[in-house]
Amino acid sequence: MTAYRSSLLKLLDERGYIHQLTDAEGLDRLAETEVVTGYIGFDATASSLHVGSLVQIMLLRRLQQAGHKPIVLMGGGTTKVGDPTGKDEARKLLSDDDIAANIAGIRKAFERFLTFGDGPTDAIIVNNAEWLDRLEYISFLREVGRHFTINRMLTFDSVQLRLEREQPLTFLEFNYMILQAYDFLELSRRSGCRLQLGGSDQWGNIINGIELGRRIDGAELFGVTTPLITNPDGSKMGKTARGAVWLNADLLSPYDYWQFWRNTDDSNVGAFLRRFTDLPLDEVERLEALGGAKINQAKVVLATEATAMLHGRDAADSAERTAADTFASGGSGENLPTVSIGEGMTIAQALTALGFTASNGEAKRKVAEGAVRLGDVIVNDPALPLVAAAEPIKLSLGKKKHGLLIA
RNA sequence: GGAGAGGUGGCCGAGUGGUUAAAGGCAGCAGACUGUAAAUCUGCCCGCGCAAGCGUACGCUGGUUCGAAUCCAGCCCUCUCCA
Repeated sequence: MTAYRSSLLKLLDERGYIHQLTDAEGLDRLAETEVVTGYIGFDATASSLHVGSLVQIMLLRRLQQAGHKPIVLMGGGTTKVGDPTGKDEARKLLSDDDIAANIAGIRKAFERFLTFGDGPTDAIIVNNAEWLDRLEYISFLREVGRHFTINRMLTFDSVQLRLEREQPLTFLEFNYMILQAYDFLELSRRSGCRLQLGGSDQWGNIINGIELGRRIDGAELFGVTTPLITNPDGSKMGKTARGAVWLNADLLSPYDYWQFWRNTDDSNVGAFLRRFTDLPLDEVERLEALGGAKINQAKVVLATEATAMLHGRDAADSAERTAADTFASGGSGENLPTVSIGEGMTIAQALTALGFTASNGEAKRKVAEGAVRLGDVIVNDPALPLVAAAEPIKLSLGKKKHGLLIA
C-alpha cells in the first residue's frame, strides 16, 4: 500500500473507499497543493436514492471533509438514455416530468451529507441535461464520437453482458458511455473539475472521460473507484425483503432504516462503520474487535450513527429506543408501524394491512406456521377477529416484524 | 427483405393435448438453532374463501377440441445467420 501524502487520499484509504486509482501519485500531488473539484453522477431513475448509492454520497462527503469541492451531477440528461451497466435489460424510458420529479426527490438526501453554497469547498448540484439536451448530433459525433472506437466499446462489461445473454442492447443505451465521458469533459471545462469518483463498475466509464479530456483538451483528469460491497454470499448489499433500502423517509421510515443497519452482517460491521459513519477510527477498531454476541453492540452503534447522519440524531435515538423496547424487553416502541382495527378485521387482514404479508392467503399461511404473535402469544386462528383495546396491542410476524394495533 | 431459433410464475429453466396452479434451481418469507448475524436443516411460496370451491396465469388475438402452456392461423417482440 502506497503511503499517501494528501489528506484526501489518506482519508479515503484509511476508511476503505479506494478500489482503483488512475494515477495515485498525480492525484496525491494535486490534492496536496490545491482544492480539487470532484464529481459523481447520479441518475434519476427513482424518486429517492437507496443505500446502494450511499458509498458514493459518503465519498463526496469525505472529499469535502478533506477540504475539496464536491459536485453532485444529477443525470437529467443521461437518465433519458439509461445506463446499461449491470442491467440485463433496458429500463423503461422515463418522461421529462418523471425525471424532474425524481431529481427533486433525490436532492433532499444530499443536503444531509454535504454543505452546499458558494464557497470554495461548498458542494454544488448540476444537471447534465443542461448540456446534453442541447447537443447537436452531427457536431457531437464529429467532436466526441470520433474518439470512440466500436471495437473498444464492445469490450465493456455492460455491453458484453447483453451480448452474451442475447439480450437486446439498443443504440440509445449504447451511447450512454459516450455521454458520461462527455459529462466529465464538460465539467472540467465549466467547473475545473479534475476528478470523477464512482463504484468499481464505473471504472470503464470514468476512464473514457479521462481519455476524452486528454484527447480533446489535453486535460489531466483523475479517477477513483470504490470497492463493491457485498454480503458474505456475494450478493450486493442493500437489498432487503421489501425492496430497496430507500434514503427518503417517505419511502422507508427512519426506524426501518435503522433496522437495516442493525441487521448488518458480522463480516461487514467494521467496513460499514468506516464508510458510513464519522466515528473516529480507533473507536471503529474497538467496535469491530468485539467478538461473538457482543458484535451486536457495534451494530447498534452503526445503526444509530448511520441513521443520525441521514435522518437526524433524534430520529436515530428514537429508533434505537424502539428497537430496545421491542426486541430486548419484549415490549413495543413508538416507531412501530400501526394499523387501526376496522370493523370485523381479522388477524390475517391486519398483517397484510401492515405490509408484513403480501396477501391474506400468505398471512393465513404464516399463522398456520405458528409465526404470528399477538402480544407475544402465538396465534393459530387466522380468522380471529380483532377487538380494539385501550392500549395498542403488538402484532408480530416472526422475530423482526412488529406492528401495533390501535383502535 | 430472406432463413432459422425463441417469448413459461420476481429471475433462471423443465414441460409438446388431459394425472399441470405448471418439475427443478435461485431469490424471498417463516420455523428450529442463535446473537434481530452467518451457515445448516425443515416448511411455505398466484389471488379470493373457514372450507368445499371459485377466479386468474405460460407474448397478444382468434380458432380446433369434451379438454390447450402444449395443435392451427394472424399479429407483436427478441436472438442468430444471410442480403
